[in-house]
Amino acid sequence: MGNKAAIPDIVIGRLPIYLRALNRMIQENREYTSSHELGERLGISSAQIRKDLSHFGEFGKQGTGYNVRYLYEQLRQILKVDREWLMAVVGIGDLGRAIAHYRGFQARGFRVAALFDADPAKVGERIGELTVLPMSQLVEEITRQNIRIAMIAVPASEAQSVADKLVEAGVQALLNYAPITITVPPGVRVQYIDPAAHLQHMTYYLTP
Amino acid sequence: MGNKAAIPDIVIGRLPIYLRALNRMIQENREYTSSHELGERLGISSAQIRKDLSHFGEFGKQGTGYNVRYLYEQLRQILKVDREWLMAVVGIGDLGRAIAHYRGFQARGFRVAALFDADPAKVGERIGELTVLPMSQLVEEITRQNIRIAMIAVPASEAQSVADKLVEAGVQALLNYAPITITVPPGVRVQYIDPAAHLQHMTYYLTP
DNA sequence: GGAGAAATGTGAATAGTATAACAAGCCTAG
DNA sequence: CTAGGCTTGTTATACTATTCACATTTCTCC
Ligand SMILES: NC(=O)c1ccc[n+]([C@@H]2O[C@H](COP(=O)([O-])OP(=O)(O)OC[C@H]3O[C@@H](n4cnc5c(N)ncnc54)[C@H](O)[C@@H]3O)[C@@H](O)[C@H]2O)c1
Ligand SMILES: NC(=O)c1ccc[n+]([C@@H]2O[C@H](COP(=O)([O-])OP(=O)(O)OC[C@H]3O[C@@H](n4cnc5c(N)ncnc54)[C@H](O)[C@@H]3O)[C@@H](O)[C@H]2O)c1
Repeated sequence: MGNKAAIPDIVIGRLPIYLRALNRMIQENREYTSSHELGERLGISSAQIRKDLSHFGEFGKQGTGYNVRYLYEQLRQILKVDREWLMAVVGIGDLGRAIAHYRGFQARGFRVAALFDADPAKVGERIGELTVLPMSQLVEEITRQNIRIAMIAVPASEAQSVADKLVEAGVQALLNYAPITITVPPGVRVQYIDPAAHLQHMTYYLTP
Repeated sequence: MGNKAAIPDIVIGRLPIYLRALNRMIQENREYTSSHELGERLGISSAQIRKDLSHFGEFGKQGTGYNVRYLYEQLRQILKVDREWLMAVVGIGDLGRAIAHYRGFQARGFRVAALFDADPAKVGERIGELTVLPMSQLVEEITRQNIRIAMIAVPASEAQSVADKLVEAGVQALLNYAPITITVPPGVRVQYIDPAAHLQHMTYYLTP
């Protein structure tokens, strides 16, 4: 765990998938698993799983495999989701609302803690325990709660300026649902969700 | 374009991103662009963009760059999104509803053409021009409209069985929003959308 | 208690990707 | 018309990722 830079980013990207599978195995009351079984479930070679995990330590036992719960906890620690991260959602349209309602983040280390929208008609609306706040309160509220992650669910034309505001407020990780690549200063992470891009990736392989 | 297998899948995965950027440039009335400019916008090296495109032909002109509209149309053809693909959505909860309402698919080659849910309380509900249908009508309706793409927005526990039904009905491409890896027969493509996985990828890099 | 089966972790070998670098072509300006 | 500055497509090089293969350990079962 010492030298972060030494671990390939692509390996980090697979850990959440392992975590997802392990979580499922816990629900199924499975006590032990193997790289082979995990690989089978995930469509990944067992060698890759062993190699990925070996970057962080020795979690398994020869002849036995991995203790599901132990490996789960180790990966949670590695990914730093053995705690709860607060998140802001900006843009409370159809998608932002679905995200705000979504109960699935909690079990994976996250909680939506603030909602923002530029539309005065939406400001003040209550969703679950939260009230939609105006953009003018963004910096204050994000600072107050020490929120470090935000999800962007505004139209593409607004995404860059919203990202700029969030970064200014101190947010360090952005999950952008708008179909546009945004630019952020070094030190800020961005990930993208673009279903249409995934669909287009698949249509390439479909016969006309 | 002859030998499909020769083009790396990772290259195909970047084409939608290029398309997205080109679309934006069209909106900005830009007539020409260069691999350098595109790379700048997307955070990708210009060499990579040139190399990716060179798999499919020679779209640019030395000294000038790429005609934005021409390259856009070429990529649309390559990805087969110069037409409209019909899609089904299964699971009309918060997320399924947002997807069904979403107007952004149209411009990128897709249209939601059928909605399904297992809950009798949701069946019959109208969303836009569509009525939510019961699962019992899935095969019939997908066959009737010759739908070949589906989006899965049911709970994780249901995703595999829903995928099985869809494949049985003839669907060849699945976009799965449920946080679980699903197994499909060869010839069927699957892509995943898992925001929590993206978030966990980013928290790894955040300081505690 | 020992044989055999199963599974890990890892170094070596293979495969795949990305970057660098440049010849060749195109455009503009004077 | 030509010089100079750009930009492509591509070949060569460097880098990264995946798979292979095996020594080693553990467990089970007779
Ligand atoms: N709905 C989907 O299923 C879906 C799917 C894929 C991608 N997306 C993308 O997600 C984003 C949101 O989609 P949607 O369907 O919810 O759109 P929407 O139009 O319903 O909602 C957008 C919301 O953002 C708010 N907004 C606009 N400008 C803002 C600004 N500058 N600051 C703060 N808030 C602002 C609007 O008031 C509105 O509430 C879009 O970029 C869309 O392309 C949506
Ligand atoms: N809402 C979000 O923002 C969000 C974000 C990420 C992932 N997801 C995932 O997307 C999926 C849907 O999320 P949601 O928030 O819309 O959940 P939801 O519970 O609101 O909706 C699920 C819908 O699926 C239907 N359904 C259940 N079993 C079914 C079956 N066997 N066949 C057909 N329909 C069935 C239910 O009737 C319900 O309408 C979940 O897997 C969730 O984890 C949602």
